Amino acid sequence: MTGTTPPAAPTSVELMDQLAQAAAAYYRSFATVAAARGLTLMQGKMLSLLRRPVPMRTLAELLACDASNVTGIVDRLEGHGLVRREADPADRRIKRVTLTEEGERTVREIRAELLTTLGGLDDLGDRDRRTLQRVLGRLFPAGTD
Amino acid sequence: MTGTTPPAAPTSVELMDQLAQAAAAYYRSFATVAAARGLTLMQGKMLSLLRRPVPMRTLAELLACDASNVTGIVDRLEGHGLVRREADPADRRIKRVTLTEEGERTVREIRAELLTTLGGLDDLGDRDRRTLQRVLGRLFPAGTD
DNA sequence: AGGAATTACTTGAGGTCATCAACTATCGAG
DNA sequence: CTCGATAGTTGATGACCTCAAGTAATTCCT
Repeated sequence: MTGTTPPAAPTSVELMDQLAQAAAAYYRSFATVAAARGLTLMQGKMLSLLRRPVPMRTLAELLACDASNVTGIVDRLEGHGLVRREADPADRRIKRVTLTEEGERTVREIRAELLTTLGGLDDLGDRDRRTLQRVLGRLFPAGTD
Repeated sequence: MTGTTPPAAPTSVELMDQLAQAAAAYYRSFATVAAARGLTLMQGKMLSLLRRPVPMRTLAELLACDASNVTGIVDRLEGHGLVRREADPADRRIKRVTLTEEGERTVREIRAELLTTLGGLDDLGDRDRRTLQRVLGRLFPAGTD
């Protein structure tokens, strides 16, 4: 007993459970924020991918789902007037999904409200920020499956 | 220029995006692990809540969904032979959902495989473990909505 | 150049998830 | 003992998700 280790460092299993809890809470917040605008989680997720026009195929890859699934989600977003399909002049097979002005506004609102919900973020110090970024980046490298 | 701050600390917005990426990657891994056993994400999630018999109502609260939704998911898990409904002798309205032996085995396998997928966890040092636990606990307090 | 393989997207079928409204059965309080 | 609340189910409806099949446009290949 050294007397200097008040809380033991959490085990990998405990961290895994905490990650599960965090992921669930994150998506619950996201779904709530999206629902406040009449959108589902997936619709909100797709919207937030559209910082620039994106081909349907690319969306399917980003969301790790079937292309036919994207068709339906874009249909519904288009029905809400948040998104537009525009032809790619260079390759007429491709349809690029683009935000309408209302879509851009909605994305900004969703992101702003989500940031508010994750209020704790602003309270983090530089050291914690760096650690969080580094650890998450290592645990979930881009393109994890 | 002090010359001693190579990477600037990430902003709250950057951290939010990283959390989004991490949450998505976590669930993709979970879904893949569950699918390897013929289960969906929600079925796997519910299974992993059953460390002990749990009333349907409680499951609905834990998953933050309607009670009628739980009925269907438990139906399917029961169909797979992973779960059993047993009556609560003290209150005959209540049905407690219990893992079968095969269900317990499946939960163990899922958790073990998920831990393998999150291989980076084992490489974390004590300091990072503590930081991760503290920060996630602060960002996503139990019962966040 | 011209036919074959590839790629982008859509459609339709079938299953899971999710919520709501209505219903049954049981419990608990007055 | 009746009334109100609670636990669970059912049925309707819509979103998500995958697969198989189909159309249109592009690219490859000889």
